[in-house]
Amino acid sequence: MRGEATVLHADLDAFYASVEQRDAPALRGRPVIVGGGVVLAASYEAKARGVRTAMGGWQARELCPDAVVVPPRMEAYTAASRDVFAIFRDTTPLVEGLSIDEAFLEVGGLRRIAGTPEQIAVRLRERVKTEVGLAISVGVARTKFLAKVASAVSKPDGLLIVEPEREEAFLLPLPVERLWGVGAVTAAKLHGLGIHTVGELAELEAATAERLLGRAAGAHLHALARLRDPRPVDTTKRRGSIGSQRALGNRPRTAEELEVILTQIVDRLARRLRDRDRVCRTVVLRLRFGDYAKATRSRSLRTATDRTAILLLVAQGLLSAALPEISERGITLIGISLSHLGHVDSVPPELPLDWDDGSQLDTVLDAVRDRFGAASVSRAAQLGRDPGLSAPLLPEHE
DNA sequence: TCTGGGGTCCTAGGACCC
DNA sequence: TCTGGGGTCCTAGGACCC
Repeated sequence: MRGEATVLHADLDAFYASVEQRDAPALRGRPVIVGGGVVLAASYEAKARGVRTAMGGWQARELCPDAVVVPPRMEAYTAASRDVFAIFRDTTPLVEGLSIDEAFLEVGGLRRIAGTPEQIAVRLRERVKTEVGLAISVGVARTKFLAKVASAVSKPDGLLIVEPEREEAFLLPLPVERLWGVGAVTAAKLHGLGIHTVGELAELEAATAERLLGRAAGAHLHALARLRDPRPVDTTKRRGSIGSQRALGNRPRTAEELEVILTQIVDRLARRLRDRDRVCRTVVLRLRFGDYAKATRSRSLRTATDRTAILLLVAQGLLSAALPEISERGITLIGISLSHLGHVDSVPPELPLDWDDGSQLDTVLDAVRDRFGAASVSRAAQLGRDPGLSAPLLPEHE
């Protein structure tokens, strides 16, 4: 006995582009591209012409010269997402959000009050269509993985139920690229062994897959290919990191320019932290050099914090240490991730978040000096204390 | 393919501790 | 002075997802 198909994976179709077509009737039926330099989302009319997410805007226009290109409106997408998630949570309390436009819903146990999973899925799709005005595809299966594959196969505007006894017939003939976790690199490795379908991967020994793809990834993908996915719908998941980054083009940048950009990024992230009552313990500086090679530099604090000034000092210290390499190699992107997030209440009260007396600032400066040398500290300290720059950096008492 | 912006998870080496 | 195994944390990098 395998159990029943009670997991829904609900996934909005061409989300950003669909919101644009919903809000501007003139765009309906026409190829729409969201984004400028790069394609953030493409409507199905644009996809039919070969336009893909993450494609350069220049190439996309070549493929589809009559496309309407619109700048992204993140607020509109966030609002639409909120509306759709409200319907999810009205459908079942067991909702696990995966991203702005998709979620898992566990609907087992709702049979008496809400009907079969299929009936629930049909009603969910109707509600999203009539109440939010967007098409959403839904896959229904026994496991999260199969539900996700089912929704992808059903697109656009589809509903696909994989009954437990049909799982092999559904999954095994699919190309390995359909497995959640197989990208270009892994697919190439598998193709090298003559493995092109999920069924062929399932025929390998688990140990062979682990040797080829790494212990965790190999075991995981092999289990998925053999229809094993014990992960339950998890409603308690919380973000482990938040980040923000900016692409810079290819022209040279001065240290001062980079510091201003970094300050804006950190200020924005620290506000997001405080808005969510969260603190972070690790600051990661994200760089992409002139040749587009990527690198990260990180620093962990002893105590988690949500203070802009502290986070900025650490970020500036990381940047200072990286400046020689940046001036040598050039820079095309700079960003910050804040990770090891916790709840603000998890910070012990005897370790104050504020630095009214300056002592914590000095502690941070000491740590930055230890790590990055005196020059980085003077620059960071100056920036942290400069009244002209520090309006958002002063200790905040919300 | 002249390359966004937001994330997750895993690996691996070194430091440090018992 | 040399030698262990095991665990955790930190840092850096990489694959992958939407």
